[in-house]
Amino acid sequence: MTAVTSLAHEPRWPASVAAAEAEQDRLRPLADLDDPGPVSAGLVAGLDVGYRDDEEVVGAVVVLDAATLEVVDQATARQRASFPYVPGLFAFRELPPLLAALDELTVRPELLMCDGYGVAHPRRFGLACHLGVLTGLPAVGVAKTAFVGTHEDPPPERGSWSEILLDGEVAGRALRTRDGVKPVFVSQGHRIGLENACAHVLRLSPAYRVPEPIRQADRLSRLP
DNA sequence: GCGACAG
DNA sequence: ATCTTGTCGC
Repeated sequence: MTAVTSLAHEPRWPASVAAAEAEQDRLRPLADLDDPGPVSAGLVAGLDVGYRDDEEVVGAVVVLDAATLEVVDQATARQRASFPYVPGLFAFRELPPLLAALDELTVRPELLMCDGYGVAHPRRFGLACHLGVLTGLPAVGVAKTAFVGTHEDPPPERGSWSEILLDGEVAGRALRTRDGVKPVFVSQGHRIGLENACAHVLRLSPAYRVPEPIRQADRLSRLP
């Protein structure tokens, strides 16, 4: 790693579903969900993965200046998919290309915004938690569809939200980033509180439903 | 048991 | 994720 140097924890790549689930259980206690995290961040990285011929993945990272939304740095990593898509084990498919892309950055982001879930996950350890624990950086998960738990439809105004309940506990929020548009699903990943996580997501979504860092990463991951 | 299931 | 046209709305 260059700017996102020395991983806090070495990644392990399980070869079976059972081993992958065990790895999530092993890392879950390492996710810090009590740290309220940064109230404001200068550099925020959006991460996403694009797919090609079903066997190729493209990890993309775009770092934005949170104040101006200006692109400060970006990187991609193209490789063969090393794990199949299994709901709940999403991270093992997308982590390799994302870590490789992060390795190419020349700046160190203060917050990672991931396309997927954090603790709103069957084993409470989604992609955002995994990425946060491995890098040691604050991380938040932003998903476009509901995955686990229950939630009410939040009021139609931008900024309104409702709780995502999982086993009677708050696992995240359905947050409306634009008037009258479907909400996004925000959950903690690592070293950031739900309140601050939602504040960042809302602030970084001035024009579209999906936060700008993730939109940029999504666009980059589709480029030829 | 069956279907649904982040991307 | 990806395969895909037109269509409604601001």
